[in-house]
This record gives sequence, C-alpha cells and structure tokens, in this order.
Amino acid sequence: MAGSERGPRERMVFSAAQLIRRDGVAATGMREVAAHARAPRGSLQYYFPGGKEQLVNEAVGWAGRYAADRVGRFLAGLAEPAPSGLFAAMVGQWTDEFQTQGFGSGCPVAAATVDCADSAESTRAAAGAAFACWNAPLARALAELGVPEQRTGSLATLMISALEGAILIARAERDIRALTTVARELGPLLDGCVTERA
Amino acid sequence: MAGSERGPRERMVFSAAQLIRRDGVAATGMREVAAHARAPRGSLQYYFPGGKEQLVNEAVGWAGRYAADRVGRFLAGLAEPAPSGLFAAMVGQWTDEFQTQGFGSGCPVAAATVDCADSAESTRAAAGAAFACWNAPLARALAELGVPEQRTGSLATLMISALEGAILIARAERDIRALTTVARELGPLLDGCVTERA
DNA sequence: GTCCTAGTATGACAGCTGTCATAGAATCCG
DNA sequence: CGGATTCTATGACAGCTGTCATACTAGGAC
Repeated sequence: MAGSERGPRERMVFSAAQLIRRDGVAATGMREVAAHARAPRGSLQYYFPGGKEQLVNEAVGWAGRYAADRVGRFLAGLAEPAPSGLFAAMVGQWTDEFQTQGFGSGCPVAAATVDCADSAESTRAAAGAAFACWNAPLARALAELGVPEQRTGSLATLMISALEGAILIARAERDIRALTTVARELGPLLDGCVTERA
Repeated sequence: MAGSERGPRERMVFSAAQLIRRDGVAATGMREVAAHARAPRGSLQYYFPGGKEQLVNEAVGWAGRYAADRVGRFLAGLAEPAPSGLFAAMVGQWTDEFQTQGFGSGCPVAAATVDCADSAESTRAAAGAAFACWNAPLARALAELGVPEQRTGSLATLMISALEGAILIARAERDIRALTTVARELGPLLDGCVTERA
C-alpha cells in the first residue's frame, strides 16, 4: 500500500482513500488531501473540476478495484484451495493491518457509504459499484473452488458482509476478536458448499 | 421509533442518533440536533457540558441499548424458536425500514465507529460498548434456543457482523438484496448449531 | 523569437462548525 | 415577599470548510 512514484493526480486519489478510511468523508478536507499527497493545492481544482465529490468518488472506485484485485492474488496464493482459505486470507489482511498499524483505519467504501449514502447520490452510486466490483471476482473465485454457480454470488455477498461488519466491530473494540471469530465460524460453512472438484 | 413525550434532554439524544445514522457524526451539527429535537439551542451546553463528544457518546449508548432490547422482543415473538428465525427477525427490521422509509439511514453505531474510531477515543469506546451490549443478550438468546454455551458468543458476533455489513451494502446499492441474502445463507448454519432442545 | 497548453500558486469568499460568556426567564422553596 | 435553582436565549468568537477568480510559471511547437 505504498504510493509515491505515480503522478500527483493518482497520489491525491490514493491519499483521499487513506484519509477517508481513517476519518470519514466529512472530516477529510481537500487541503489535507493535497498536503498528505505532497501535491500542490492549486492542482486540486485542475484535476478534479467536479470538486470534492469527484475526488471522493474516484477514491472509492480505486478502493473497489483494489479489493477486487486482491481477491485474485489471494486465490492464486492459496496453500490448499478451499473457500475457507480464501476467506481466511481476506480476513488475515485486516488482522495483519490492525496488529501492525493499529486500528486507526477501516474500509474507505464503508466510510463513504455511511457518510454519503443520503447526501451525495453519485458517491452512494460509487460505493455500490465498488461493492459490486468486489463481489464479482470473489464469486468467480468461489466457482473456481468448486461452489455451484447459483450460490457463488450469494456466498460472496455473505463473505463481504461478514468481513465489513467484523472490521467495524474490531475497530470499535480495538480487538481483532470479531475478525478471527467470523473467519472461524464461517469457514466450515463455506467449505460445506463445495460440490465439485476443480 | 417515535420520541416526543420525553424531556428535551432525551429528545436531543434521540435526535442525535437519528441524524448521525443518516449523515454521519461529522456532518451532524449541534444546532441541527437541537432544531430536530425541537429543543432550545441554549440547553445544549447545559445538558451536555462535555460538548458534542458527550452528546454523540450518549446517542451511541442509546442505540446499543435499543438494539439489545429488541433482541429480547424478537426472541419472545418468534413463531417457532430457532436461531434462523431470530436472525431473520433482526434482518427483517432493516428490510422493513428500507422498504418503507428508504435507504437514507443506517446504523448509528457503525457511523460513530467509522467517523470517530481514530479521532475521539471516548466515542470509539462507546461504540465498542454498544456492540458488546448488543452481543450479550443475543448470545443469551442463542443459548435459550439450544446453542451450546461455548459457541453462543461467537455466533452472536457473526450475526451482528453479517447484519452490519449487509446494511452497508444495502444502503450503497439501494437494494435489500444483501440483507435477504445473508439471512438466507446464514440461517441454516445457525440452526445447524442447535444441539439441545430448550 | 511567439504562441499555446499543462500545471501551479495565492488569496479571497461566504458559510458553517463547536464553544464560550453572559444575560435572561421560569419555577419552586421557605 | 426574597432567593435559589433550573433552564433558556443570544451573540460573539476563532477556525475551518469547499469553491472560485485570478495570475503565474514551465515546457514544448513551430
């Protein structure tokens, strides 16, 4: 999660995502984003003529694509292929972050949803798209792991739901307990859905 | 969810919870809370000398107690006692709200967590307490439904996680699909944990 | 050289935020 | 009646927000 070589525009989107997932959308200022990205403040209105809403939407979209990409990498890196292992890898990314970086930051898509679902329609739509963008490759991965097609979408939604909720609880409690719990309880269920060998 | 007969202080806490769950903590102003509660603005500093943080914390605490109370009512009103039915009732409360009131508002505890976990330690603690306050009666209810003691806490956490995550997705997509999905997929798993008859 | 464009730099704007100081009403006690 | 307590009213404060207008610099095209 390091970003420094890219252009100022990309750095600002990346920084926006980072600040949003820490403080929420409303508490994240544009001047702050520029400073965090070490980008000139004058470039904000140049790259983002749509204002803060555009910047936030792009940050949310970036986060969705990032999550989607990771699914593929987790699937490829699985020791033994099983849905429970994939879910454990997704959860593990968060337990690792919380244990090494602290509980300061959560999911930027969740933050955008909570802060903008009723106040900025385009941002709400961006968050919806981000979740969909995350769900699709996850469902494909489940299919590859032997889950019958008609359930892959539902199970992917369940996995994302449980993960997002556990992230919330973990941050509130400053304890990864909720994350390890959902991984442990959901894993067997997911594996129980496998009917074919890939 | 109507509050009008109580005193101004309670009305302000209640209004704060409503506004927070709609717009998030940062976007909710104190003047707005007073206006929404039809309470005098001058009373804010009188009832909440701790400022906005105190008001937010009390709203979060109220929400946690409200959720905990509902678990008992759901359990009592269950047609046939099973964990899946309890979970369906919890989910149903949200599908009902979304379908009748729209997707404008989510969970206030989630909003407080997202907005304050890294910026207001006391609010983060209040959110953690709210989740714990919700988890306890839910775990007890599962025990009463025949789930062995050592798993009740874990399953309660899984239920709350999945519900909170599905609320997020539903708001982002403006579709209750995620909620019905988690209820359908998680129900059988929950029932499968029942070993004793109550 | 000039011209054009991409990107940057500032400063100002109105609007809102939470907080505080201070004064005022209302209500009950004795 | 006086007096105390509880609650309300109001105006001001510094600080921050997103946005805009405007002027500037760099770098290449020709």
